[in-house]
Amino acid sequence: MRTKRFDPKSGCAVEVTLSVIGGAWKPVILFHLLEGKKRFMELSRLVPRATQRMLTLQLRELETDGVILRHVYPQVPPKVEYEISDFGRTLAPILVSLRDWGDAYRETNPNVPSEGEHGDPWACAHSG
Amino acid sequence: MRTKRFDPKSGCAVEVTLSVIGGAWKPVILFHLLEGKKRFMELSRLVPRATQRMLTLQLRELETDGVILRHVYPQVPPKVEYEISDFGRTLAPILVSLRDWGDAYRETNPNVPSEGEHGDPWACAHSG
DNA sequence: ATAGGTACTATCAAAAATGAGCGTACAGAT
DNA sequence: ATCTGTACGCTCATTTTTGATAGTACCTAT
Repeated sequence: MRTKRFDPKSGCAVEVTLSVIGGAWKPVILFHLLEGKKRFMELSRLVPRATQRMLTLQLRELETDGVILRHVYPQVPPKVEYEISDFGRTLAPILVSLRDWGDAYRETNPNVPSEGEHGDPWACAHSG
Repeated sequence: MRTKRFDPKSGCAVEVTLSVIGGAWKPVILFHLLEGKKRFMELSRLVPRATQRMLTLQLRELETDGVILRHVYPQVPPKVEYEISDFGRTLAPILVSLRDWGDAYRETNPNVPSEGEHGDPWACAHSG
């Protein structure tokens, strides 16, 4: 019983990719994971404007899509680490070009809000 | 009164780009327009599974985002041509890499529907 | 007089995505 | 004994997006 993510309207390959990275928080998550493994609470603090529910959902989808790995340590209190997979790393150049284009777009289009307008300077990723 | 497209949750630059190309039919439209100007009905026939309403909406958004140009000929019956702008052309490499990644993803993930499953072989774009 | 083509608009409805807030098990610290 | 922290799951509500359907103005062809 697949969600709509896998019933792309146009049947277009671009949509397949977008169904993988197109979630509201997925790009942010992925950029953070590109820097290294993170625990759940760690991500939650890095992306404070995402509810934990959303974080969970997006991480689950990223996991079933094979772009991240989930390591569960059988401890109490629980410990779960998220890591980007090798396959997930192939998304890196795409994410970067999407980010760069978005930046360029903001320069030409002044009415597009910039990062940090919601008080979250770590919203996505930096150019450096 | 901006739609949500410009209130990206994470404030992330990637989301800005996705708000421009992320519509259900925008990638398909853009691939077709990369091949040349098209009239409205022409597009409607090229993307038959999109309702005309959707086509109109998506074209309007693409226009206000500056990635396509709309030429209205003061005739009756009306004639309107859509053309990709120079700025819109800067999206081409991104669209191509999104498509290629989606194709690769489909190879590794067999339960992802392929193009043409809805009887629309021209759904998005071809590799050649 | 009727029908067909063009590029839409308008209205209503459904589906999909996201948000808010609470609950949970258990260990360690106080 | 109480409190805090972890990594969620569950339910309800709202926002956002998409679809279905019908209608419009005007010209040409039949």
